[in-house]
Amino acid sequence: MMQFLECRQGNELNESLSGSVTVTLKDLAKELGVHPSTVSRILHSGTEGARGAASVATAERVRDLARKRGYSPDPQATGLRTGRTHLLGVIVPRLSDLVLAIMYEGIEEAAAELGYSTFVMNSRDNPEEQRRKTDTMLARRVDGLIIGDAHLNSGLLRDLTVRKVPFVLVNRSVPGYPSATCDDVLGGQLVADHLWSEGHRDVAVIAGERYASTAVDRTAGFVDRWRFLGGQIPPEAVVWSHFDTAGGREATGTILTNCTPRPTALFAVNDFAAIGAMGALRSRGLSVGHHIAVVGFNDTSLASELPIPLSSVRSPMLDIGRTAVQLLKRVLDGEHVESVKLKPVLCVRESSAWTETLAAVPGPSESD
Amino acid sequence: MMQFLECRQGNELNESLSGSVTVTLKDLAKELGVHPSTVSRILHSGTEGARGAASVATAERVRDLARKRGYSPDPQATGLRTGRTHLLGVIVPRLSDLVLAIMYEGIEEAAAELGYSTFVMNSRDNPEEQRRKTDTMLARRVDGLIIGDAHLNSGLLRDLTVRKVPFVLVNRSVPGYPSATCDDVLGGQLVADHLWSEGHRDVAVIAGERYASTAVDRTAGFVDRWRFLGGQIPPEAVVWSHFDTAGGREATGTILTNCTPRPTALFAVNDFAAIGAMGALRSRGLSVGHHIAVVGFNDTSLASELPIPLSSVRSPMLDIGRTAVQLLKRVLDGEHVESVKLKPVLCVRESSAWTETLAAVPGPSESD
DNA sequence: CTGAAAGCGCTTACAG
DNA sequence: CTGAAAGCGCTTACAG
Repeated sequence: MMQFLECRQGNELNESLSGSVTVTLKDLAKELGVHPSTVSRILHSGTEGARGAASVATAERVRDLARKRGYSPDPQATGLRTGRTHLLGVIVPRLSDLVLAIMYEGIEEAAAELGYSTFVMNSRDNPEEQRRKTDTMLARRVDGLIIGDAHLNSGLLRDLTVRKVPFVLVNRSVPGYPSATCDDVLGGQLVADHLWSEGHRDVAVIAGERYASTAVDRTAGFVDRWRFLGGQIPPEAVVWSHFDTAGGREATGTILTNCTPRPTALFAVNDFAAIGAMGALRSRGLSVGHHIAVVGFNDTSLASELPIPLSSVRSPMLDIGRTAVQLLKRVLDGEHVESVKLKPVLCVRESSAWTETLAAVPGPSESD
Repeated sequence: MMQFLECRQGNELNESLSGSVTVTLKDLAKELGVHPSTVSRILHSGTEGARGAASVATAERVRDLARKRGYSPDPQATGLRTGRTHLLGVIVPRLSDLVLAIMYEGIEEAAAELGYSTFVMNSRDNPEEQRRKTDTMLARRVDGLIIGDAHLNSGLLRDLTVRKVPFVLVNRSVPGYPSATCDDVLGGQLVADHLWSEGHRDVAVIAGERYASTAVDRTAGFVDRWRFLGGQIPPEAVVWSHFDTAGGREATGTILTNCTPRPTALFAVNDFAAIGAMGALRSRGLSVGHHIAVVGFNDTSLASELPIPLSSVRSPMLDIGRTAVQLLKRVLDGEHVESVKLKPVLCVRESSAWTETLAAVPGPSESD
């Protein structure tokens, strides 16, 4: 299918520009004096040769003209005929979340490479919107869905399975469904190892939303590892929260109120919550990286740019997105697929390192 | 068209769930013993009554069954027949830029309200990718384009006009084409007024990319206003730069090296550059908000959350996106449209206020 | 090797 | 008020 698109580029650009009229198979056929089905057959046989679809001579004439006229098949017509749209639906909590935005970039890239286009919609983590957006996507006849906002124990995934809608999860996992995610348990473990080895013994976790596997797994990875290392984490030291700065600020307040002795380190399951925590600590006169360590998760672009650079677990967001597309492709091909967990890396910075060399890691850029 | 979608929601959900088979017009017609064209006509007449399309009784039977079966028309077929896909293409520099992500949320919302779905692609501000993505969108037969990455003096817009592709710009403007943007000149003026009234007389501008109207207009608004107020800005005090933190850091270095006396205030045309500037200043021992003031632009979510909260010009990003859709809709309806500039507001915070009350403004949230 | 036909699901004049 | 036909642009068996 890609060979058609090329027609609109490069040297032929001027010619395709001049024609604002769209050229159809029939146009090509008429101009060459052959039947439209012949043109179609040739354009669908391998790029070189005719693969038994036509004589080499005819094939060449057809292909030349298609290129010259900037022919690109109408996806509506193709879709109607073949029953496949080459459209993928992507649902995320919100695209203004850097993490999802970058995963989506990976999705878009990988999808384009496979000849798919992608829709993306925001659900704001609202179950009703999740259903509505899903239905809008299906009404558009997408071939499959990539779901980035799955809630643990949501009925939606079961319903989709019943409806036989092909889908995979990205970013968040749910047991029983294929997903492409960061190895969040490992991420939590890395933080535990780091803080333990820095000598911390009293720590607390800003745990995020209970419905998100990212929050649950990162927290579990941290807590289990901490106990394995011999540490203790009382119940009041794990505070579920919203994912944003306000959530981090609030959770920090709760922790400082309820935990005695006061923790010397905080693990926030994402960077925004960590930044909120830093603000709350600062406004109480606690110096981050001195009185108290803070570690975030995702290593979003700003972590390394903060005045006190934030230690954070870097997850391979772009690759996670790309992997999701590959998984979905295999699902569409009828294969059975297993979930994929990509490895994270801990980036230690000033916010949690008294002695370490700082790892300066540049982040994505802004460009409005 | 919206009435069809409703069929998949609410009380009928269970029934539409049970059928993973897609129901067609013909199915409905057969079940009711009428002709498909009759069904089509009824479903296209106003929601209540039959508007002369059919008897009220038939109309009711048809609509009831459509709802019951969860009928939703195949957009491929409709598009093929009517020549309009109700698809909009959106091109942005990168979705991981918060500013564009939020504008896109506005676009998606407003488009959905009008019955359109949107594709979005990243061009990374690369002219070649801009053309390629545009062509991919057109190959998908979008009804129109919303361009968020326009470069001043790029040939692409002219080519699209020649090709009679309906489009509007968003985020960045280019003279001669309809756009929905922030009033960036006004934004620059607001910053000039603020810094002037704070008593600054030696200032510098981190001006952004020359190809982007946002950068050019914000800079011009600031510089012109500054001179109008009686201030001076030597050429070396305006440094063009990349939009990211690295760009801001670099530009700050240049400014500190070349400008004497050292400026007491820096205006960066976007928040990321401002944050880079803050880092560069800090690493030279200059305290932001004390030795030197910094003001950014866009008021992205982190501006208010930084340890030293960043003054920033807040632009109505969501509304800008929504406005772009409305403009494009009117273009598609054959109307002539004028560009729209939405008003920004300056949020003064610690980074530039010695005496002001701080305006705490919460930002968007993260939710992975 | 190529043509001709059927049909994907819809809409829209045109009859009656 | 309703039916029947044509056709949007493609693909895919089926002939020959």
